[in-house]
Parts: sequence; C-alpha cells; structure tokens
Amino acid sequence: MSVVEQKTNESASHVSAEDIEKASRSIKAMSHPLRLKILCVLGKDEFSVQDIVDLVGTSQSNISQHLGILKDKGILVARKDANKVFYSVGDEKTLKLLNMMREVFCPQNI
Amino acid sequence: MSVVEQKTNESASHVSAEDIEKASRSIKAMSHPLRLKILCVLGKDEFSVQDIVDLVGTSQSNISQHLGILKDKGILVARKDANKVFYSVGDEKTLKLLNMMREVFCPQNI
DNA sequence: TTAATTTATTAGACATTTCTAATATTGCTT
DNA sequence: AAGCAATATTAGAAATGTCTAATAAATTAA
Repeated sequence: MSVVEQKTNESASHVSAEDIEKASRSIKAMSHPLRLKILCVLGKDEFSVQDIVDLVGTSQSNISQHLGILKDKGILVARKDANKVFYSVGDEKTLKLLNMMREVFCPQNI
Repeated sequence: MSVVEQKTNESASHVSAEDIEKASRSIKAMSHPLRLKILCVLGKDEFSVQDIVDLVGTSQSNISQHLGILKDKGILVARKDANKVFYSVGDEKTLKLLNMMREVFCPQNI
C-alpha cells in the first residue's frame, strides 16, 4: 500500500482547499516585513495611522496601504474617532499566533 | 508626550530589524498555498518527494522547487536514502506554530 | 468658508514570485 | 555500461506585489 493510499484511508485532521487558500492569504498578509513590524509594534495596543507611521517609518500612503491589506484579511480592525483611525489586532487568537511566531523566529527574546 | 516617545521609553519586548526580516522570510515561505499544503500533509511525518507530489498534486519540478524554498528557510529538513529524499518539519516549535495557524484560520476543525 | 490635519485612493514604474518545459544529476538495477 | 527511477536545476514568460507621487476625501479649527 502506497503512502498516498495510507493517507486517504486515515480520516485524520484534514484541511480543505478553501481553508488552505484562506489561511495562505492571511499568512501572506502577515509575512511582509513592514506589515510584520506593524503587528509587532501594535501588540495588544491600539494606535492611530500617524502613530504607526512614526513608529514603523515609511510614508503615510505606504502605511495606509499596508494597513488596508491587514484589515482586508481580518487581521486588524479599525475604529474611527473624529478624523483619526485607530488600528488594533482583531482577536486574541491572532495575538497568540504572533507571540508564537516570536517564539519560533526570535528565540533569544521570549 | 507622543505615543512614539512613550514607546521609546518602554524597553518592552522589542524585535530587531534583522529578526523582522528573517521572520518575514520564513513566514512568507509558509504562506504559499502549495507550500502550506505541503506542511499540512507532512504534519509530524516524513515523506519522499514523490509521495508529496502524489499527495499535493502538481508537477515534480514544481514540488521540488517549493521543497527547496522551505528547506532553505529551515522549515523543512531533508534526509537522503538511496536515490530518494525524505522531507519533514524541522523542529517541534514549527509544528506547534502550524497547529496554531490551524486553530486561527481553520477554527472549525481543531 | 478657508485652511490645516488625517487618512485613503489611484496610476504606473519597478521588482519579485510562480509555473512550465526541458534538461541535468544521482543512485540503483540488470 | 546502459537503462531506469527519483530528484534537482535552469531559463524565461506570465502573474503578482510593492513603492512613489499625486490627489481625493473627511473632519476639525480658525
């Protein structure tokens, strides 16, 4: 019996094609250096776009585009207050995932 | 005091630019749908290239290139036996990260 | 209303990624 | 050695992603 047949018979924790596509879009969104830096500086806090521009360091237009990508994938949520927009990490699980990424890729500072 | 100044004073868990670059390269490697699928089907097991071709479903050349990218980032390790090469997930932490990705992005099957 | 501030959008040049097809390499078998 | 099986490499076309510069839109302040 080939490996493929073995696997087909196991009904083990199987991930659908749609799940793979959706997950890969979200993970890709997190994988850009500027976007990863945005997620790191946000942590569990909430910052305005201008704050993020100052903390991360590129143009306002560029930050706005990156924030849009992260928001589109549901990784960030936006709250508008007067003429400012505040961004933060959408949910607790995503925060946990970010902390685990830090454990895996930055093992020196955990 | 601006938000930026606040943050500069806190010496909170800070991630260096090099760490960000390195992490983003690894996360980007995991974010391609075929590569994510490879990681999912591997799980904690070890498979030959031809097994992975059959399980994931694209050309041998394409799979080999994707495996090379994952190996280059240290996400997969390769073991050669005769004229076959067996790939598996490099370490326990990466496996934990993959499981957490599944929790976050495939919450229906955990 | 006019000006200033904050954020978002658009277009386009440039860079990177991805896939396919062809071929090379390595080890085994006869 | 010759043929076969398994894997890796290469080149190039096509697709996708990224940044910059300019501008639009929304809100506040004067």
